[in-house]
Amino acid sequence: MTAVTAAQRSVPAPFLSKTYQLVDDHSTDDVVSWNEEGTAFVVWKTAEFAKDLLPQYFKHNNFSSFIRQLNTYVSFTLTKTHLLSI
Amino acid sequence: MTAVTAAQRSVPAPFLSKTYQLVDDHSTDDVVSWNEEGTAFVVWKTAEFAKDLLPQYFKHNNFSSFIRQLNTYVSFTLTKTHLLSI
DNA sequence: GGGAATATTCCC
DNA sequence: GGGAATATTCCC
Repeated sequence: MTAVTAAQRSVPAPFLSKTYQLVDDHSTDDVVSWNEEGTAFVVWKTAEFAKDLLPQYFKHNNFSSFIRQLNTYVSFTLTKTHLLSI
Repeated sequence: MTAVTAAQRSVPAPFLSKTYQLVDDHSTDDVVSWNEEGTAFVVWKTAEFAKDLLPQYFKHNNFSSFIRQLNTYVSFTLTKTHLLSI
């Protein structure tokens, strides 16, 4: 038996599944939600997102730490468009 | 200017200074304290230590994670003697 | 106990 | 943005 890493399994990394759950929760759509097309997600209220939602899923409340992980996993570009509606 | 890492500075790693503070706090001596000789520290109540004290200094409440770090930094052997008095 | 994966922080 | 240090988890 050889060890199997998360990357080798077809299971998404914890960061990705947590982020999905976080975004997909409709009760917090005023803070973060999918865009109209469902192709991306939008953080509408960064302060609330960081302070209230991040600690529910992660061991921190820093927006920048979340972005660091996002960059690691999905080379996601958080453009101004995504944040303009805050 | 070249970057200077914590190891290169003479500043102790965050883990070590936090652990020192945690142990040295006399208000929690019933849970964790230095031994008589001051040569080691003793965790008297592992459950309280993990549940109440660890989260005040670290982003978790797992005794095993604390021990993992301890092993990394000080090759500390948590012998039975240290835990027998629980 | 400790190697390795993953997460968080720090800093360029 | 991302490399690297440090922290936390997972698993042998």
